Amino acid sequence: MVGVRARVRAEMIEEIKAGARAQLASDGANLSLRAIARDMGMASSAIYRYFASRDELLTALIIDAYNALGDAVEKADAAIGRTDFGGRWRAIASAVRDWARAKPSEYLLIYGTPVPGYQAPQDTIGPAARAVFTFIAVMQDAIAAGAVKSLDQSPPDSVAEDLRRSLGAGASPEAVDVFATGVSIWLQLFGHISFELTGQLHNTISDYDAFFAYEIAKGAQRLGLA
Amino acid sequence: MVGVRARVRAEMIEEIKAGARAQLASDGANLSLRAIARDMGMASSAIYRYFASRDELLTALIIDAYNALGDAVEKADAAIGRTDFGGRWRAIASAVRDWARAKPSEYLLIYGTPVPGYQAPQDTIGPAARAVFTFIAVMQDAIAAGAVKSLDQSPPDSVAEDLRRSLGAGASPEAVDVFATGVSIWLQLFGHISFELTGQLHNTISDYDAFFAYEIAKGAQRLGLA
DNA sequence: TGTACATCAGTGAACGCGCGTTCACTGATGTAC
DNA sequence: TGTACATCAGTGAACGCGCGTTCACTGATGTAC
Repeated sequence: MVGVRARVRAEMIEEIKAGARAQLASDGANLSLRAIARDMGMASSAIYRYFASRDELLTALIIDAYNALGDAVEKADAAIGRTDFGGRWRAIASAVRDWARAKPSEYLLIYGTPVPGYQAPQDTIGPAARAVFTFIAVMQDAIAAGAVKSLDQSPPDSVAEDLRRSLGAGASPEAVDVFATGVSIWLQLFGHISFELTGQLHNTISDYDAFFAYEIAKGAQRLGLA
Repeated sequence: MVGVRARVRAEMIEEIKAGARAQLASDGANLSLRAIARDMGMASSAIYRYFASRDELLTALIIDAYNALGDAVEKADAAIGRTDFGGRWRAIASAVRDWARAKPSEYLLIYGTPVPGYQAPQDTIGPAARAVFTFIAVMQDAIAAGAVKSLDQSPPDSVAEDLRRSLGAGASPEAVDVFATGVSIWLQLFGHISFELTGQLHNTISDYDAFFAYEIAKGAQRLGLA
């Protein structure tokens, strides 16, 4: 049985993180513990009952962000029929973009400029991998079903070797080709979202949604999906 | 005739910007005027003889960064035979990556998370466009020479319209197709570089150079270039 | 059930530091006659 | 060429603010007997 104290404690931690996220959204990654405490109407020293340092709070926010993105991506994928591989790719890519647009400051926290002086600890790498793992799983399923065939050229040996390590040693050359294209469209997805969020597409694109859908469709095309 | 005073003044401005760039590299975009003055062995108030505010210095750094990238890209392009369109694309893409790897903090200043509270003034947009304009020129030359033909699907109407605006009203549907693919590989290029700089390719790719060359070759392939 | 004690949350003052910007000032360098 | 004046670079103190973190403390909540 979880005591009242433990429950209140968990709520306080959530409240502090919510305040920190609000600050992230308005002032970027220059997180101020004192400002968070001020917004909560408590002494700045009280934060230290919940987080040992500013960096520890930052780590918690980063892990939360990766998990929020991971949740969104996994949920989007799960809603699509397992053999609709094109649909799964579209759902995943759109989930990444939708989440990034809904929480741009959190997206930039994990995919933007690294916070100066901050070194991400080991605990972030599991959550960080969730989104891309979901995408890799789609490709592996599609490969197993024989539903994909990359239209791109094959990678050179050194790259093929790297990619085979991620896929598992038994991966066929065709699987590696598909994966190479997958990495490529994954990079393009994040390049797209970063440019969109930071306003680099201004004066070039006006219909962002149509442009994004088109980019995603080209990704599916390159993977040889319907 | 430019007086001694004017020359010394220009040198001081350069020295301040050099100090600021050094700080950018070690501490990110949290630029401190006092720290720059300290490093130069002068009073912090002296900086105000050269820059009216911190933001003005930041703007100068941003413009310099765009221009440095623009210089590098234009120079790389100019070194290739005018009709070697694949070579020009490779030269431009490599120039962007090489510059970004040589000056990661300056790359992130212009393509990373926007500096909190900073609004870029109009003077940045000209320099900001130089790199992409060089790339667009290559595509236009290649289209005029009939040397490219996009392998990707055509864009939907709303996107085609946006793209035609960038190309000029007289652009043919084929030209728009090529341009659509060009935008796509341009986004992928920057996604690639950002992931490489922020360490997101760790544990997946080991031979970064080979991987990059392969990605670029696929871009050329999609444009229908040799 | 009641009491003694341990645990915990939160306070408020303090330490030691940083910052951008302003201002009155001193000297040196340039300009006009 | 020499002199009077204006311009400019740089100083150092000050203003008013911010920050992360520590520490001794007060009360309240939980636990053990």
